[in-house]
Amino acid sequence: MSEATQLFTFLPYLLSITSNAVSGRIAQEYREQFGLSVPEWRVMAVLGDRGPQTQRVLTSLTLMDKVAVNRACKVLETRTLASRRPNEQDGRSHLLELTDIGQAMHGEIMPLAVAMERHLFRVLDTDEVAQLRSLLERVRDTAGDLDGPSTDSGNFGLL
Amino acid sequence: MSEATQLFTFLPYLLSITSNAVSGRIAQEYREQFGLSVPEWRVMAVLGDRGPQTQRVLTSLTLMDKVAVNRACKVLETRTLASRRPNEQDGRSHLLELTDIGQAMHGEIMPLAVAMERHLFRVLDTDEVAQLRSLLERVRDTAGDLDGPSTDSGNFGLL
DNA sequence: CAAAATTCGTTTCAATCACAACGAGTAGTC
DNA sequence: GACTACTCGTTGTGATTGAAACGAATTTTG
Repeated sequence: MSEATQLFTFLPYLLSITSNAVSGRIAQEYREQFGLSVPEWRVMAVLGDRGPQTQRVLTSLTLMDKVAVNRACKVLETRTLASRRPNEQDGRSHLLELTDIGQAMHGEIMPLAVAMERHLFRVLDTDEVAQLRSLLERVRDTAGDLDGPSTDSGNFGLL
Repeated sequence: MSEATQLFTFLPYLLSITSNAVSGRIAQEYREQFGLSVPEWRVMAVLGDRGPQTQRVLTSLTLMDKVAVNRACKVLETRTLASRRPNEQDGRSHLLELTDIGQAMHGEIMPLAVAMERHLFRVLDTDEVAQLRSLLERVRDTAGDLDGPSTDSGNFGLL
């Protein structure tokens, strides 16, 4: 019994539980306030922050799957939060940019995001937040980008 | 641009990325080594640690959905890693326990789990691991158990 | 003890997501 | 300029997930 392997004491487990709790709260808030999913919000955040981008760039900036990015973009487009403009340097891709409505929503979302972050981590003081950030970054780099963009599926064993 | 809202600097985002990277690595390892999914592994860990349990107890101990627990149990049963014994104190539920084969696998898995943990967090020294654990626990408690067991779905607005 | 409410486990269904396959466009090679 | 190889975006498909609905068993209430 109780071989010091209590599951709860597992750091990966604790990490997963904590992340799910935080992500769940945030997702719930975005959904209720703006009807946005997390992928959609992430795309909006990048577009508002960096200006018009291709889907390719968006996938590498959000570290999401390219399919997820594509669907998020379609939703944003149908909701007229973003629009597509042809990319003159490459006929395959389009440039996505926020519309005026999208800009306005972005202006409301970002303060909310900052407030959420402050609220969820309110038990930590400034130094502790910095510590946590540093620790997580190091672990992330060690664990490797396993959930990074899918680097265009397969196409490896061709030669 | 760059209103200090770089997405990457978002702690919830960093937390999510890091957790996914770690979980992904671990899930991959369990799948390759034992053909177990994460839910299945968690159930095994608890059963090996605490002895026979009902599904109800398993859901609260693993903080997973009761459906996920049920499915994991079914898989473990068909693979003859666990078996069901009638619960004499409550005719609705069964007691799940590891078979000899399940016990043996549990004996192999736990050392691997410990090794994985040590490997994934090898960039941190002992003090830093303790720090990280403490920080995560506090954040988890603050964010609330949003991913806790589904406390039996709805049945609220009945009166 | 009969009726109502609750709980455990299971099944069903709908939404979500990753992976593979595809067409259109581009770049490289000869 | 044709042939090949590659990239971007999209669509389709299969697997995973969670919420609701359900039957069976138990507890509670009158």
